This record gives sequence, C-alpha cells and structure tokens, in this order.
Amino acid sequence: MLDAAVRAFARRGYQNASMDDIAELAGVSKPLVYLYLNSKEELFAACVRREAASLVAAVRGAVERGAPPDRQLWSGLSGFFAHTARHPDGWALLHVQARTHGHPYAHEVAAMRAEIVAFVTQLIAAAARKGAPSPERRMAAAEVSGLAHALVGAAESLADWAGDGAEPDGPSAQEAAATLMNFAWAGLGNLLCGQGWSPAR
Amino acid sequence: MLDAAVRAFARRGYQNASMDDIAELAGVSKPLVYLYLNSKEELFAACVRREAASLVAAVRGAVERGAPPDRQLWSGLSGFFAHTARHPDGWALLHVQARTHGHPYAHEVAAMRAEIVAFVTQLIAAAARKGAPSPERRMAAAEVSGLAHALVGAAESLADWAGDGAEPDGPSAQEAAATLMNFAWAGLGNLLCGQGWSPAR
Amino acid sequence: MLDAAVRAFARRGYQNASMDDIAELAGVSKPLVYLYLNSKEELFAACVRREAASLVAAVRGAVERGAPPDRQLWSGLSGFFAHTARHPDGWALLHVQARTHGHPYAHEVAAMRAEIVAFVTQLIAAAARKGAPSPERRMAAAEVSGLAHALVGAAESLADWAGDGAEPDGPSAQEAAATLMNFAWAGLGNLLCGQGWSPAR
Amino acid sequence: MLDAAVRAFARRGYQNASMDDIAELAGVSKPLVYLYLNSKEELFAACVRREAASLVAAVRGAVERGAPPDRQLWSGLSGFFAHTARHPDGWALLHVQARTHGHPYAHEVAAMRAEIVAFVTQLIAAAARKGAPSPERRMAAAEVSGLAHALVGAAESLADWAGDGAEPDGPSAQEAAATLMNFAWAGLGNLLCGQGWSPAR
DNA sequence: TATGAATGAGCTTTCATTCAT
DNA sequence: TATGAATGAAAGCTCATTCAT
Repeated sequence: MLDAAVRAFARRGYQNASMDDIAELAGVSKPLVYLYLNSKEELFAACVRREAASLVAAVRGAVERGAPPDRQLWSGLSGFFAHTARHPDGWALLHVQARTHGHPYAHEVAAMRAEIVAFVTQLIAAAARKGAPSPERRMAAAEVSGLAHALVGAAESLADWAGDGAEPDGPSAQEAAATLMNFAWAGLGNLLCGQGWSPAR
Repeated sequence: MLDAAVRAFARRGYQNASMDDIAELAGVSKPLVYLYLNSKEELFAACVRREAASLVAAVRGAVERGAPPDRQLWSGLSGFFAHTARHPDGWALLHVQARTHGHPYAHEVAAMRAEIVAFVTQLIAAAARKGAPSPERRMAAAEVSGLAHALVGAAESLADWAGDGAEPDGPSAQEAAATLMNFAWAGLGNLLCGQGWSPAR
Repeated sequence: MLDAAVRAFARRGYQNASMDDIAELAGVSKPLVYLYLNSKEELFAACVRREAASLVAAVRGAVERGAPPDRQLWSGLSGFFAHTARHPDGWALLHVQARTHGHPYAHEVAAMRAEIVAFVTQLIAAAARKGAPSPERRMAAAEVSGLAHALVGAAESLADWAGDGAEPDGPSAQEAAATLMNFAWAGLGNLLCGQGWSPAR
Repeated sequence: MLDAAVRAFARRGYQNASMDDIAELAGVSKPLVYLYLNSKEELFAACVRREAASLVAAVRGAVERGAPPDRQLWSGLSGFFAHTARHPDGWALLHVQARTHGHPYAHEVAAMRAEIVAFVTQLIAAAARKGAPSPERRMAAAEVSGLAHALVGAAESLADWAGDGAEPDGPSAQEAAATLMNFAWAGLGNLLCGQGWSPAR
C-alpha cells in the first residue's frame, strides 16, 4: 500500500496526488487508507521514512567496514547509485518531493542526509589523518565538512543524471561511482599534499 | 510585487502559497495581482524566469572572460555563491520549488542548468586539452560531462549548505568557492596525470 | 434533487442561482451536487433535458392518434396546457431561461420546439388537403409553416398567461385550449374557403 | 452609449456582458458609464425602457387611427413586424433578455406588453360589437382577452421566426402581418357567427 | 472489518464598483 | 470633467476527511 503512495507522490507531487488516486492505485478503498495511516501528512511521512530507511540501509549494507577509507567510500557510493537507480520513485520522493515541503518531511530528509554527510566526513577525516604529511597540513573541521557536503551534492547530481529518462545514455551506477571517486579522492590526495588550488596562484 | 511572490513560493511552496497570502505579503489586494499577472501559473512562471535570469546574469557577469579556465571557473563559482547567498529565496525557488513542478517551470530551470553545465564542461575540456601530457590521456566526452554534472551538483549542495539558516556558521561565498576549487580542480589535475582512483588499486 | 435545481433556475435564472442556493434548496451539501452532476452547466442541461422530455411526453401522450386533425390538435393542446399549468417551473425553465443561453441549451429547446412545430404543420397540412375545395386553393408550404409558428406562439403566450401567478383568474387549461382552437381552427377553415383577410379589401 | 449597452446585453445576456465590455464597445471609459447611469441595473433598466418606448411608439405611429378595427390591427401589426425586423437587438433585449430577470425589468416589459394586449383587446371588442349578429353572441371579456393574448403571442413568435438568422427565408414583415391577419381575423369572424370550434362537435 | 455516501473548508478567479488624479 | 488604478465580495469547484452500514 505504501508502494502505491510512493509512486503517486513521486510522480504527481504531494498536492496533486489525491487520496482517491492513491487508494485506487493501491486497489483498496479510501477509508482503509485512513484506517492504517491517519492522514495524508502521516501517509507521506511514512513513505518518506520508509524510503529514507531503505536508502540508508542500502548504503550501510554496501560499505565494506574495516576496509581503508577510500574503499569504504567507493563501496558506499556504489551502493548509493545502485539503490537510486533501482528505486527511482523512492529517490524522487526523497530528493525532489520531500524537500519542497515544510517542517516534518524536509527535516526528516535533512536528518538522513546529515547522517550520510557525517559518515562521509568521518571517512575524509580518517583519510586526512593518515595521509597528511605533517600536522600543520591538517584540514580544519569546516573544510572537511565542506568537502563532504560537496561530495554528497555531487553524488545526488549524478544520481539524478543517471536516473532521469531524459538521457538514456547516462552512466551506469558503477560508472557514476568511478567518476565521482576520480573526481573526489584524487583531489583530496592533492589537497593533503598542499597542492590545493588557490586564487592567488 | 514579484518579490513577495518569490518569497511566498520559496517558503511555502507553490500549492501552499495561496494568492491571498501573496497579495497580503505584497501589501496589495488580490485582484491587483490578477490584473498584472493573469493567473497563479503565470505568476510562478514570471518569478522563475526572473530569478533564473538574475542568477545567470550574476554568474555571467562574474566570469573573467579570457582568463585561463581555472580562473574562469573560480570567478564563476564565486559569483554563483555570492548570488545564492544574497538571494536565498530566489535560489530556493529555482532549486527546490521549480523542480517539483511539471512542464513549463521544471523545463525552464533544467534549461538554465544545462546551460551552466555546458559552460563548465567546456572549461574542463579546455583545461584537459591544455593540461593533458599525452593524447592518449584525453578524457572521453562522457567522462568530462560527468565531471561537470558532479561539479554543478557539488556547487548546488554547497549553496544550500551556505544558504539555509539552519547552520549560521556555514561558509561564506568565497570559502565555498575555494573549497570547491580545491576539491575539483586539484582532482582534475591528478586525473589528467593518470593518477585517477580506481577500485582495483 | 433535480427538482430543486429546476425551481432555482426557473425562479432566479441561471446566473443568479448559485450552487450554494441549489444545494441548500435540495437539502444537501454542495459537493454532493457536484458528485452527481459534474458542473453547473451539466446540471442545467440535465434539468432542461428532463423538463423537455417531460413536456414532449405529456403532449405526445395526450394526442389522440388516428383521430381527425382537429381532434388531434385539440387533444395535444389540452395536454400541453395541462402540463404547463401543473409544472410552471419546468415551463419557465424551458420557455424563459433556456432560451437566453447559448449553445447547448437553446439548441436543445429549439429542437424540441421545432419538433412540435413540425407536428402542428403536418396537422394543418392534412386538414388543408382534406378541406380545400379546389386544388388552386392549396396553401403554400411557407404559409402553412407560418401558421404553425403563429399557433405555437399563441399557445406559449396563453400558457404564460394561464401559468403566472400574476393573474389568478387566468383561464384553465381546457379554456385556453378552447380559446385557441376557436381562434385557430375556425380561422383556418375560412382561409381554406378563400375568405382570408387581405389589406386591399 | 445606450446603443452599445443594448447590443451587448442583447447578444451576450445580462450577466455575461461585463461593464468593461460595454464601456469598450461604447468607446468611453467605465467610470463615465457610472457617471451617467449609476449601476448596471439602472443601465439595463434604461435600455429596456428605451427599447420598450421605441417599440410602442413605432406601433402607435403605424396604427391608422379612425380606420375600422381590422385596418387598425393590420397597420399596427405591420409596424410591429417592421420595427422588430429593423431592430433585432432591441427586440431580443425585450423579448429574450428582460424576461429572464427578476422584478424591475420583467415587470417593465410586462407592462408594455399589457398595454399592447389592452389595445388589441379593445380592437377585438370593437369588432365584436359591430360584427356580432345578435347580443347573445357577445363574447365574454375573458374570451376576448384570451384572444388578444393569443394574437400577441403569435405575433411574437412570428417576429422571432422572421428575425433570427437561422432561417434566411423567413417571411418579410408584410408577409408575417398578412399571415397573422389571415389567421386571426378570419377566425374572429367565424367566431362571431357562432361557427366556433367545439370539442363536442 | 471494509466501504459507499456525504461534507466542511478553502482556493482560484471574476466583476461591479469606487477613489485619486 | 474623465480616467487609470485598485478592491470587496462572491461564485464555481475540489479534496481531505468522516459517518452509517
């Protein structure tokens, strides 16, 4: 039943998906929807929660724990792209629909995103700790956090690019992950070696 | 009067912002809004068009034409972050609200984004042509395009991070641009030198 | 529920009868009206169709088929006046309201009227064929049609006169029919005998 | 200025003719309309009054006073048909639009119609007084009034038939008047001679 | 339990009407 | 005087939500 709701919400948007539509798509009657989930808001929240949990679980399950940070990031990204490619409606619900709505949902999604950002931050920090040649090259926490945000944003953008039907020759999940790792990790290495880009150069 | 509409749409979303709200926020009466902009859809379209044009103009104006690609990218990113930071509602309208809506708006925004992606792609390609040590290291077009998408997504994510009031200690526009340049351009240099990351490593 | 709509439309007119009024008059809520009849236009169309069918059925049922033309006309008129007297709102809807509205309704009513005019035309023609003393007195088709139009118009006028509450001492249905038969049929007979009125006389 | 209003009201109906339309059609600005005629209702009333007066004057002017009743009727009818044919908008305003509206206008039109009916009644009564062979054949007042109503209704119907563009081969004003005189006056003569139609025959 | 039937509340849109110039 | 600019009030329509069965 949530499946139908996720599909409806992802494709038509929160407001345009009427409860009639959802009930009909689920093959049940409207009062039944209200029996299980008390309101449209709660229904949407349940959908968001389920998809968020599903995505986090997919990423978590894909990460190779104990491996070096770069391998962990790589495996996590692979899992992320694989999941979003396989569940485009869920991804659209989280990334496109939930963010347009006020308090309850956007925060829920923001919390999920923050969790992922924190995980990436920690990976970068770990790599930085190991790879930094000297203490004075240690990156500031804000800098690390910024990198994590940038990386997550890049991943989202690539997931959209790969997922939308508009460009059928978009990259596969593996290719997207590889592109991003090339982009990010190599840059990170350079950064740690003091070869960052600076405007004054 | 468009200002009020942009604020209302950005903060409450298209559907939840009623014409009453917008009129009241603008300090005028509802029929006046209909006199100037004929319907809610046209009003939204006008807002989207104005903000998109404003953003594109800001980025265009900031780019130092004729400079080397990295400086062009840097100046464009600085302009982008400065503009989004100064017009958070406009940025939210474009990035969050307009994408959830069907035909006219999402396409308009997608076109603007595609324009920016194309510009970035061209910068990366120019840099690659100059920086590649040997012809066989030339990057494939799809690879370049993927990098551009990643970079734009990262920029959007950083703009969100910097802009939302949730984290008042987010980076300034200059810091965000610097972070992103470090992240991207250094990585790009490595990539061209054949030092890309690969899972098999 | 149509009853209430017919009353409201007949008494207040199409535009002045609001859906709130109709719903309240029917003792139900407005969305229910929209559930059964999808819009104000369709509601009005349904009313017009029902009343038109009802009137035509009443006239058809009253006509004594097989009788001589004069008796057929007499019985049809009696049925007509009886029906309009018993359903003044329906008659007002057809005769007064529906004619002021454009495409769908006015045409529907015009079609009904044309049907009746055709029937009357045919009765007059039959009478003329039988009653004409010589072929050269045969009436032209246009002449017959004009007489039918005049007769129907006279009937409508008498129905209004009898029906409106303004003159409580208006004629009964039988009296109206008798008046009209006297007026029309006798005149018709004279006409056939070459005793028509002519200005040059 | 009233011309424009009459045209707009007759063609689009009272409600669908907006004050903007009327002002634009008249070539003046809206507040000017309000300066001369204080409201839409008063504007409509003024139109109705003017057209009613114009029609009554046309009929009055056409009647040959002092002539025998039949000639008076004939000349009045000719004037009536000539006027309605020459002023179709005015006739539509009176006959179609004004009747659909409540108190002020419908009554005004009803009063004009009553005046004409009274005039016709008086003509018929005069003819009856002269033509009746014996006092016991005197028609009752109600009977005469009914005949007048029938005749007026027949005239209206013929005016519609002649006026609407739907049937371009409709009769001319003279033909319509002739048809009606044949229909009515001959019948009247018969009636006075005791040769009326009766159902029991 | 599961639903057909019904509604309260709200939104977009329009138009007769009036100031301030 | 004549008008551009502005609005109060109301109408058609929809939808999340709930009874009575």
